[in-house]
Amino acid sequence: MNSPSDPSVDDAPILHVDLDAFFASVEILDDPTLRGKPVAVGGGGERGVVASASYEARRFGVRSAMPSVVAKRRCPDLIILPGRFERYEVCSRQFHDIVRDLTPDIESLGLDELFADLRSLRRLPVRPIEAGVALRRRISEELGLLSGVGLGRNKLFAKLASKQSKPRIVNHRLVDGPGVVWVSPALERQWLDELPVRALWGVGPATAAKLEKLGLRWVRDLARVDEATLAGHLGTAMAATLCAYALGEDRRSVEVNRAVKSVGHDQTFAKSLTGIAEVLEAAKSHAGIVARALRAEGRVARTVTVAVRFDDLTSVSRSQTLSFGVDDEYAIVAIAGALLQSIDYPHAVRLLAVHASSFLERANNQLQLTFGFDVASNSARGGAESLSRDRQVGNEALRDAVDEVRQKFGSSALATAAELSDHGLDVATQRGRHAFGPEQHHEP
DNA sequence: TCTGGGGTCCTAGGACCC
DNA sequence: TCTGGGGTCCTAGGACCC
Repeated sequence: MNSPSDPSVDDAPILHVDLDAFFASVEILDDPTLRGKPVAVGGGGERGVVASASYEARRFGVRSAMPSVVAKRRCPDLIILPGRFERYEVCSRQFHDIVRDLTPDIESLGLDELFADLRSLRRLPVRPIEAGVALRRRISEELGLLSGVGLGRNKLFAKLASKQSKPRIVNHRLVDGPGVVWVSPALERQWLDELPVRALWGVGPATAAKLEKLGLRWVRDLARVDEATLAGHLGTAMAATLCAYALGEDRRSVEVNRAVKSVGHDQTFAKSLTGIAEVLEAAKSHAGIVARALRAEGRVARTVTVAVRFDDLTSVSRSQTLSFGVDDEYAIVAIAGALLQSIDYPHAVRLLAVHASSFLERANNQLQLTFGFDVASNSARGGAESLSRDRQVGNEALRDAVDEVRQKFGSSALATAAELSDHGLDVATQRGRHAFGPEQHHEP
């Protein structure tokens, strides 16, 4: 009964599931005329990239993160679709629900993959491989989507296994994968020995290049290297992580309730922005998107960060941490505007980002909740005076914060400071009043 | 071939406090 | 008067993941 190919939960406690070509597969599911055709989801313009490619497209060498122009060149018949993320989120929730029927101990990694910790099922008649097979069947029957399952002693092996479970392209042909793969403890060393360092979590192009220079191309090379030496090149954290992985050790647990730590919005423009006025104008809609995301999460943020990428692909960022949290677009645009004005613009701007982080519980936030309060509506509810005073404190705090930004970044910020009034703080103080009603305030 | 948008984590330096 | 060292927070940048 307990043959090597039928591990117990203790031998294979961690499960990883990954949906195949998720976005592209959903598009094909919803439009069967796409079946059998090369399909990609992503940005179709000159600056777009592929987010997901069907296996039919992969046969032509199309991959995720590839610029769309390159993908089109490799596969002239490629159908590039813009993506319908609300739809993908619905599918993703259904996918999560199916896995949750097995165990609630899951950690999501994006919409289309997750880890599950099977250890709470120890006392039940659950066999991990059977569970994996059953998951794939349900995902296929109920969602119409294909997936791969990996099982192992830890996250490292579970993830490596699920990659191995997938279909592959060999000589431009699609070859089926096994669907469910388990890395047995007896085979762990052999698995690692055959992998390039790039296959490890956390090793991207930059780290792989550094390792290559050190003559470390394979995981088996890493297993023999001195951690302190490696730390000199990669930093202590990365060195410790990679040395552990190379020995098959991975202490990361499946984190069930991970809270979001930042929200933001990045946009690459089809045509780069020139001049601070265009940048500030764009920042308004960014701020609105970030503010809505914050309120959707029920959070307020103390730190506002802006980043721009220029046409020469260099980037700069500025951030400011406030003594209070914000979640409305007028406060965010005021801070973001001041930060953006502190930046020199030697080139046109191809990307603008606005992010919010350092979250605070709403209940612990003193000032922001009354910022931009509508005095007229409030007077009908009583308590007008104290609320009105709170609002002013909020405005003053914000004004101080903006002043602080201006003072911190010398003359280049001062030269255009007048413009800020038009685009930033005045917008915040004047228009804010009309935008938010009393329901914004006095939340528990 | 020339690089999106959503995030996470790490590092290094400086400020500040004890 | 000049000085150490640790801890924490903030900032800017970089790498990575999906």
